[in-house]
Order: sequence, then structure tokens, then C-alpha cells
Amino acid sequence: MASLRIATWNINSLRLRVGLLTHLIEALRPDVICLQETKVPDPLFPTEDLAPLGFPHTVFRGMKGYNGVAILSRVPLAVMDTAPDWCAKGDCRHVAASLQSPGGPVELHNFYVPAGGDVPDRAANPKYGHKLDFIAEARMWFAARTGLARAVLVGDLNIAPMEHDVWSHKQLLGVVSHTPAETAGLDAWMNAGFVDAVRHFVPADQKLYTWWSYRNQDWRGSDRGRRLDHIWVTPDLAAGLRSQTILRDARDWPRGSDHVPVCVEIGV
DNA sequence: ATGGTGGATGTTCCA
Repeated sequence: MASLRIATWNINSLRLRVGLLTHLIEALRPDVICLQETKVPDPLFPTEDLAPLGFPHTVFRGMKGYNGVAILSRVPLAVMDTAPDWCAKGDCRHVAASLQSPGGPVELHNFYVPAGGDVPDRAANPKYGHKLDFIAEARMWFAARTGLARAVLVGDLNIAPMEHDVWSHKQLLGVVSHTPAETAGLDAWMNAGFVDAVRHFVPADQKLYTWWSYRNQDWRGSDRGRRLDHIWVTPDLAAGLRSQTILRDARDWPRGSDHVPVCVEIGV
């Protein structure tokens, strides 16, 4: 059985941090890297900087200044254009591809879910409403995909769904990223066809984070993190799950992202 | 209760 190592990272500007991908590749040895917040329009995608890294197959969807997603792959892939323009905003938050694998194609979705602003109230904060609408639309789209199989969904989903996906469940219940409306919405989306590939290895009572705020200087000491970055797989792939890695050390890379890479290895 | 930092952009928005 062949294995596939899939990594996801909110890189917070691909052009600024393209050099850090070397460290990610050394540490995780991924076959596929999914990036979010690339912040680069497609005509300016840094193809030449990426060429020496050994990921010749790429798909990307970017725009000026904000958002943007990309998939870098060692194995051949074909872009999938069947998904809708979420919330009809044209905002480059999703790209999907079909990966070539010895066991057959693997469907890979890379998402950057809206952060949702500061105030957890639809009426006062349209960004929060957009976030809830986005995850509801995504849930419905996947729920309608009868026969969905051999699929992997990754990305910065901007929601920490479980009690121990945040440093303080009680203190964050009213904070965007961990409100009951968001966590229920994310659970419903995942349950439309996926299982949590990282929690597959880590018990629910163990703290797990992938993001620490830039505003928290001593991030390791205070450890006030949240698990915002996720990897889900369809149940048929769950038996093939081999390992997971959350690369905490990446939070200390020079001029690093506020998110760290997450990786799983799957027999496919 | 507030502000703390960082990126892209351009004198502010987004996270």
C-alpha cells in the first residue's frame, strides 16, 4: 500500500515566507503541501522560487492582499472545478484537486474559512454571519455528495471545535473561533462525510493547538493556543491513517507565521 | 476593560 503525507499550513504571505518551506519540507517530508493566506494574485505566484523545492505540480487561487490558497504536490494532480463560489464572493478560499495515487485518485480540498471578525453577532458583525453561512454552505455541498470517498479536506478552518482545542473553554465560549454556533456548524460540516484525522491519534482530553496569537510574546510560556487548522478524511481512508504531526517548533521560525504546519500520513 | 503584533497596502483593513 502506498502512503501519502499531506501537510497544511497557513503561511500568512507566500512571497514573504517562501523560504520557510524548506524547513517545513525537511521536518515533515510531505508529498503534498496545502497553503492558506498566500496573499498573492495568480499572475504573481512565485513559481521560480518554488521550483527548487521539488513540488512540480501546483494549483493555486489567489487575489491581491488577502486570502488565497495553493496546493504544491510531488505527485501529479488535476484541478477540480466542480465546487461553487462559496457565498458568491469570489474570494479565493478554496481549491480542490484530484491526486494521482497507486490505489486510485484521492480528492483533496484545501479551505481557508473566513475568520469572522471580532463580535460574535450576525446583526452587529457581517463577517461573523459570512463565516456561519460559509460553513453551512460547505456542509450542504458535501452532504449532497453521495458516494464521497477517498477524500481529504484540510485547511485553516478558523474554528477550534472541541473543549481542549482551546486553552480555556470557558473563557473562549464568547470569542469568535469557539462560539457554540461555530463549533456546532463545524461539527455538522465534518459529520457530512469526514472524520478528524488528527484527533484520531490524540484523545479528546488532551490539549492540542495549531495557532498562537502574534500578540502573545511568550507564546510557549503562556501557551494560550487554539486548534484552528485541521485535516479530515473520509471514513474509508481512516483505517489507513498512520501518523500525525503538529509542528510546534515552526512557531519559533524567524519571522514565522502565527499558525504552525499540520501533517498526516495515510496509506492510500 | 484594554491592548497587545504582524502583513499588505498606502495614510487603513484584515487577521
